[in-house]
Amino acid sequence: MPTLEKATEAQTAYRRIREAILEGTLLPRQRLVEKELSERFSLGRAAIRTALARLEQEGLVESAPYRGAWVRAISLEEALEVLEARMALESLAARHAALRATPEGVARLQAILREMEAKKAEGDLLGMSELNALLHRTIVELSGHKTAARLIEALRAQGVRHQYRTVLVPGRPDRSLEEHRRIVEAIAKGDGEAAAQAMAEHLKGVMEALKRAGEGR
Amino acid sequence: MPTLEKATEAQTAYRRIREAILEGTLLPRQRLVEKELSERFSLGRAAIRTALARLEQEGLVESAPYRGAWVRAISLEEALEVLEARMALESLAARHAALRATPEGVARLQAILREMEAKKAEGDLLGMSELNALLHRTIVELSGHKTAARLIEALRAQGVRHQYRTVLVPGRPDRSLEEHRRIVEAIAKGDGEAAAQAMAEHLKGVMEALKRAGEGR
DNA sequence: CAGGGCAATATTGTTGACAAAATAAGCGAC
DNA sequence: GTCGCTTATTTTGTCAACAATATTGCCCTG
Repeated sequence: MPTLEKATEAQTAYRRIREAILEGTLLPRQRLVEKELSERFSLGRAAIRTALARLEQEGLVESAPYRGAWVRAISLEEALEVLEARMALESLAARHAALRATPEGVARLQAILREMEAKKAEGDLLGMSELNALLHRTIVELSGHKTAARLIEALRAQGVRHQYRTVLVPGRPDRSLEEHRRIVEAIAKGDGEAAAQAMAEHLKGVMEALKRAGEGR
Repeated sequence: MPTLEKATEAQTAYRRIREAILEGTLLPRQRLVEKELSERFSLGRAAIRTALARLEQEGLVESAPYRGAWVRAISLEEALEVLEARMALESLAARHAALRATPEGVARLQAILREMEAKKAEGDLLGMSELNALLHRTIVELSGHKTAARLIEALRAQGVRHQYRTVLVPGRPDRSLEEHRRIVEAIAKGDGEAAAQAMAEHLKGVMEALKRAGEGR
């Protein structure tokens, strides 16, 4: 999977289909017909095939024998499960980040935080939620915990279609920003326990917001 | 993947290769040549190929373009990471199990516990560690948390080659049994927090034992 | 016109052959 | 004997054809 040299077709297929699912070009429940994808991306059917197997293992796709594959649709309940699992793993990552982070790493986190504040001032909600994701990814990266990182990345991908909604919950951006501040602060202090706790609180907040947003429609 | 009707070749390939890795027929670092596996299992190369892609996504196999696949070897450090991630996720599962478990479920756990005590009395260490795994799996099942269940299953598979060693650490079986008792007790009482805590303590204990066993050789 | 079976179509699963790349073997120079 | 190069061999990646299964549309019966 480490692939900077010369991407094999299956690898690019994996990346492109994954992107398409994450950005919403391919919608939940949508059928993923091998021939169609093959033509759309100008890749062989075999490549598409193994990419789909990977994506299924990752939880982004479902399939049944002789009936093809489709984008996995995640119910509200499942989205909450995913967030709960993320809570467990990202708390772990935050703890490690607090214990390992270098001054440069902390500076990166603080810079992202400042940008988030700026976006919020502009009322750019989409920009905020992108920076949100970036902050989380950076914390995981600083943690150096590769095992957690892999799992978290898969979970985040599964949740994207639900999560963007939480930003629309009244008062959520403010609270979210405050929660992120506490996380970064704890990491800056090197206080692992506080960082883990703050991360858990934050994701609990996201879960609450999602419940409210989910009921709302 | 739900497949009781008529397994496709890729599915059986996935299962059989996975089993072979878990039971040690295929050893860490061992090359997984497609043609060989194809002949050994009497399955098409395409099936082997997609199975390997799945197993790589799961973390049991590694591969590089045009250089094939091999059984992923997990270092001591990585094994500890895996246990840490399991700690996070299985604590979550234990909490849910405590809140959801029916009397029947609790009875199942207690029965497993009694069998473990029996095996210990016989000095059957291998039997103990199998029951150990069964107890953990049962707790996860009772939790009803499918998301956590999938991740935990993958993590457990990654760790098997290391974990069997911990049973050999002096005094470990006794302590382990006591830790398991506390977990089951908390679940029986319906005390989610205590169950999560007990599970975390238990896996911390496993990590300690593994560190000691790892240094020992 | 509703429902049930039957043929036509679409799609996936499987097989084999070929191309591309990496690995191993052989050879020569020093 | 060893290093470096060139040439086989092995192995993976890709492609196209065929088989197996599911799905759809159609006709027929009542």
